[in-house]
Amino acid sequence: MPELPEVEIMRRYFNECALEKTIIQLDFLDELAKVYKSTPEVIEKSLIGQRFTETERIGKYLFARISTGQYLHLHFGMTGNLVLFQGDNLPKYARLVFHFESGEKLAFCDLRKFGVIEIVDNPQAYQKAAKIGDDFLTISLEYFKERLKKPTVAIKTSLLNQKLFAGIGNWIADEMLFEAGIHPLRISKDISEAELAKLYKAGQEIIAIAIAEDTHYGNFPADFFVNYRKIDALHPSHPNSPVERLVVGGRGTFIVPEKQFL
DNA sequence: TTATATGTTCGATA
DNA sequence: TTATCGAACATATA
Repeated sequence: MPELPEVEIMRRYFNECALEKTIIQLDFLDELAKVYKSTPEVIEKSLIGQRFTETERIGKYLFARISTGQYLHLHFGMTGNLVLFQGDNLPKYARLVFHFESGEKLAFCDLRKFGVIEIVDNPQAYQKAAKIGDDFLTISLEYFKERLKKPTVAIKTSLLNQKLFAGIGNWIADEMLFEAGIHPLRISKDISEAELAKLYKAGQEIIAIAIAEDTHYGNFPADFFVNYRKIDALHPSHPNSPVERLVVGGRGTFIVPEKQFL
């Protein structure tokens, strides 16, 4: 689920179900401890008896401020999500459960365990240390173009590089490139200013719409490419150009050959 | 059985 | 040193 819009929706969900509730217990359910980048001991010490006071998001990285001033950092990997529940309705793949004084429980679920749970000082320090670029929704066209000047790799690879700007994931990258009519393998520094402007604008619009629709793909505009991201699908604007699949930077990539070519 | 999945990291290589 | 490539991670489903 988790690209920028999905994480933003998750942030709002977290706000609704977790803010200002005292944490009384934590259940660590990931036997392999893959998702705990801070030890369970550190996480417990930082959270028990405390509450979350606000949240921040940089790209796909979510931060919840703890009443002590520290932050809980959550990353949802490929399959992470949050589920509020009561009683013993423990959701599948729960890896960490927060118990609140109210009796409610919040589960961080993550089938594939590519997610991250850790305690950090603050979002800005984390961003700097991890060399993460600014959130895509906050950057200017100038910043976007500047960041794409150096790389000699495929444009899609750069779009997915969180160090350039943060928040673009696999389906949004394909959506942007389709919208702008750019082949994903084109070298970023060879792409014209006009095309980059188109790409930037497409990204801003796609993300805004995805958030406005609560990331429910079914409610997206009918011409959104994400609904046609499969081999041989026919996008209404190109009924004679079946969707093709290639691999770029190790990620499955879908294009409409009539609109995106080298 | 093989391929794929909305992400990131790390070791090898150029 | 720096940039790039590709495998690896853990699990489910088609």
